[in-house]
Amino acid sequence: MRGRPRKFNEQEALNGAMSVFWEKGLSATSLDDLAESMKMNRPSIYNAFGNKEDIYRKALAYFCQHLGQALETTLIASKSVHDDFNAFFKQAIGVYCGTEPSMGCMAMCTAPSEVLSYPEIKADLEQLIVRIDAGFKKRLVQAKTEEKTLDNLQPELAAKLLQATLQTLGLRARAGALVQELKVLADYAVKTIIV
Amino acid sequence: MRGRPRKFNEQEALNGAMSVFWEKGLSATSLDDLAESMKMNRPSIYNAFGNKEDIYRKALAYFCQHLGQALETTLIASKSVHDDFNAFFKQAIGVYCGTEPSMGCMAMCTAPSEVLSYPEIKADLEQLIVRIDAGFKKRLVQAKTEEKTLDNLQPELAAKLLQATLQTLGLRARAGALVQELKVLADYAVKTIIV
DNA sequence: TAAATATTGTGCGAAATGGTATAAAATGCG
DNA sequence: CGCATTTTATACCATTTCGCACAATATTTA
Repeated sequence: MRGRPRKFNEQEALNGAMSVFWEKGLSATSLDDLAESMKMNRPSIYNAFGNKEDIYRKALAYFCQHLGQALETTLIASKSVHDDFNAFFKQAIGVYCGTEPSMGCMAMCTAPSEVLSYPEIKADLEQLIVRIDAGFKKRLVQAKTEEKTLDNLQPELAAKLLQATLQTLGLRARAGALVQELKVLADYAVKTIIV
Repeated sequence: MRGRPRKFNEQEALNGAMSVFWEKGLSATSLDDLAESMKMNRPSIYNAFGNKEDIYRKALAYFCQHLGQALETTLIASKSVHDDFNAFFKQAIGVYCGTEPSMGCMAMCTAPSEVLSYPEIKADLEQLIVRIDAGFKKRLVQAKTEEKTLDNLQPELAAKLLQATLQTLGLRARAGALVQELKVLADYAVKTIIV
């Protein structure tokens, strides 16, 4: 392709955008914040990624990639549902508490406040929730066939409860909860919900 | 007290502030938005309630009053823990889905995104979480002494799981979930967590 | 009635914001 | 080489934003 070569790396730029948005949310993030964090100047950003809402949605999708991978790997890793969900939550806690201070879940902590002003972000959030429900349910259904002791388990509803667990981990981390507290909570959730 | 009498009603003004903040969050709400919704002009607002952050915190506290009342009434209303929590969640769903479109929980949907920029809001959110945990735990402890069948229940952790339920109701409502779906989820949560 | 006090409301101003026009720069292709 | 093309980077613009100064207004107290 001809033309002046791009100076930025798309992954790194998205990563930078994700960082600011994760910290400040959409509304509180200025284009100057983005320019600094993405190491690009404003016109280049606009040219490559669109307006602020577009960038946010792309950064959010980038954030959700990790989740998708975890659903397809960590959650299927072992023979035991309990072990798999424990590993999954442990991994999530690592992400949520991976900075100082902890920033929790980008999706559940920053998207909801914007949802009423940005219909597309609302759709993104709704799809994300549906996707997690579906991923969890799938693993639970599989468990019901393999492990015979889960007779009273309702995969559809239990999956939603497990997502509630994931969400509370994300919220509580951002509010300042300690890693240890979250791990104990996640363990108890798995033990209580998957029976 | 002498001087020109206030034209506004403090409750109504706070109610107006709560409405906009609930819809848009702190950062996306302008002082003009507030002026319109509180039916006051900007200097009067500033004089009576302080700056935008102050107003938000007061509106949030106002929102949380309802919760406090519910913790002290609805959650203690009957002899059955299950009935009380079911009633509590039903009431919460009513609040979360009481507008068109649903706005979910003001605290859990709008505060988290601001928390890293406003330490005092972070403290408010943390206190709120602690308060709900404590209120739920108290009811569970009481149930353990009254109803002899809850031997394996760990009140501290179960309370956190019930708050996770409350939080997911608030988030899912805002993302567009239907009332019926949320009620079914809440029922299943109570049934699964309090055993 | 007059002074003191508290609130209202118009309107200002400095700063920040989202977005873009425009020209320079860097590459590939003929 | 020279042209087409794409990206960069400076600079700018219109708008919005927060916060406040200031004068007008309404009430209580002396």
